[in-house]
Amino acid sequence: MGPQSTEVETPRLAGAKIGSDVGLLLAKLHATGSLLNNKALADYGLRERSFSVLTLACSGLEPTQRELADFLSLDPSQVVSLVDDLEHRGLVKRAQGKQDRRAKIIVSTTEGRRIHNKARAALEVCEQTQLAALSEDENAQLRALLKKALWG
Amino acid sequence: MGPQSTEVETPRLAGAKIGSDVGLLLAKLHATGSLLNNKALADYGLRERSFSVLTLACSGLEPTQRELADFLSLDPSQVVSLVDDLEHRGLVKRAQGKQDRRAKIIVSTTEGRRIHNKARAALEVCEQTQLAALSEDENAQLRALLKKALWG
DNA sequence: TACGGATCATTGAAAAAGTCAACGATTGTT
DNA sequence: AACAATCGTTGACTTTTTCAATGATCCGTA
Repeated sequence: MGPQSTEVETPRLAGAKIGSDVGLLLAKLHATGSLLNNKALADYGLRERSFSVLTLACSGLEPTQRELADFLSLDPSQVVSLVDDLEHRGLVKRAQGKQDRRAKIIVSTTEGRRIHNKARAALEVCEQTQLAALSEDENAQLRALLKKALWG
Repeated sequence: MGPQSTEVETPRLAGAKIGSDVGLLLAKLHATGSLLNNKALADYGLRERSFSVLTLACSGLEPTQRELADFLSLDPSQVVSLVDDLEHRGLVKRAQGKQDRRAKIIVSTTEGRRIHNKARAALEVCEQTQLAALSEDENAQLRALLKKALWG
């Protein structure tokens, strides 16, 4: 990731046609966001991805690792590492799949939920910082548009 | 990058609270978008990043490598590689900075502009595919919100 | 029921990308 | 003139990504 602080002023290059390229806008917002998020999550020994896994483990949806990989756009082997880490730290457990014994279901422990709550609060502040330029309505709009773009 | 095709149906996990997490939404849309974009750009020997550099080189803004690094959220050393590659292929040239002789200004060649036009057309199709679920208005809205979030 | 092909989690190795400190050249400041 | 700071570049190092192979299990079909 590039070394820039929270950029406030519009850079000279934003005027270029590419300044409206959705791919670039997503990449840039994602990059700056990740930086902030990971910094905030470091206090809890988490990163964006492990936080996502932990969140889904806490969701009650009982996701399998395959579902996590698909949903988070990760290679299955990356999920193994993430879950390994969370499991070693006692935040998450692997349970046997109910219909499918090949699958492993990831569920949170009590401690996992405790950490998750704290981390989530920290991330909310973070997100608010990142989208500070947007009003409450615009914030909701952005979320809705992203979701719609992803899955109709 | 995870191995998923153009996902059409809403996954089961999207219902979780994290399904509205801006960080995750950005990551996912960026991931699927990159996959499509890089696939489309491969025909021209480009990737998302080299395309971005080429675009800015074609913009007439005469960006320095430092500006490229900042704008694209890249490490300066990564910009060196990208420009090296484009330069070796004759799509771009390094020119001496006008006020600052340390800086190198990146400008496109005729061939660079030719390739860029073709690639840009391919990317537009790509982008339209990715945001197919959005109306024309929503598409513009998304762009505007992303820009506003980034630089007010 | 048994076979065959597919899918799941896991491992390990190889390739790619990211990070970082140091360098010469140049700039701006004191 | 001296000094600290910045630009592009290099090279080393770490992290991340990618991919093929494996054992266990599932599913469809003969």
